[in-house]
Amino acid sequence: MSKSIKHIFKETGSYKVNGSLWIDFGENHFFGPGRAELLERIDQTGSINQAAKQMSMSYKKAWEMITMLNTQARRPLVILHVGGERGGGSKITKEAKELIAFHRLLRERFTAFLEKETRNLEEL
Amino acid sequence: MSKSIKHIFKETGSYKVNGSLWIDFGENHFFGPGRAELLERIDQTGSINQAAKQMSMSYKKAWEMITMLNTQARRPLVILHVGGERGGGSKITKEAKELIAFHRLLRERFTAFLEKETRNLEEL
DNA sequence: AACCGTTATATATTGTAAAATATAACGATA
DNA sequence: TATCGTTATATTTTACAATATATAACGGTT
Repeated sequence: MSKSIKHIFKETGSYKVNGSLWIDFGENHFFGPGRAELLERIDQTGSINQAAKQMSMSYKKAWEMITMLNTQARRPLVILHVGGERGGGSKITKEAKELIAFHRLLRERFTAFLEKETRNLEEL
Repeated sequence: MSKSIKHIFKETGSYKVNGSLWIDFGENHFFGPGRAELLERIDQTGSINQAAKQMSMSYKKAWEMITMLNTQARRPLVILHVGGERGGGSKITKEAKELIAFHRLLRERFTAFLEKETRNLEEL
């Protein structure tokens, strides 16, 4: 039987339940919002470089994230091309798109959870 | 219609949905696992100092957390005593205990959410 | 073979959060 | 009034992650 904790708060509506969510592989980060956005931007631009710039992220960091992703997944999520026309570029795989779609639904469920718990803060 | 993403993973059972959860007050952190544990240890020891030592946390950081808590809550969650017998000490209020209890139940629901989503990673 | 924009990688620099250190104030007790 | 362990607070130092910088390799195109 949990009671209301409204009386602990200063003003009603100012408090909210918040959180972050990701997928671990063993002890390491595997996938989360940052990597999802990076994959999406690589998909749009065809370039790790441009994707990183859009996110105000250093190329090095983006490259490391991609390397980790490709290492931790069964098969590569990003195919990297060095040299060639336009200097090269990168493409995300079908698996990457599936993972992004799954992740989007997971986030929606998480958002719903947070909203429900925020409502629960001031009720009961 | 979400399909399984099992085929993206290297080994089954190695991936899990993980996350962190807290309560915001406006733009600022208000309450989370760290502050909950700190309050509990202050309750047990009667001292911010000892509680901080138990958590391998600097006294300064613990004191700042307590100050934020007391500022952000309607009424103080910790009563601080300077000087006197045993040099002083601190006690948590009834409201603090209520908040700890509420937080415990919130964590349990969050843990259940994470476990459900982890199961969902490899099914469907 | 020169060019281009990309990927690949090492090294150096910086920014900032955490920790360490130091010191004072406090007030009941003896 | 001396003691004690706590709270209170400023300053210094350290650690480390993030960033910046630099350079090379690559391979289609022209």
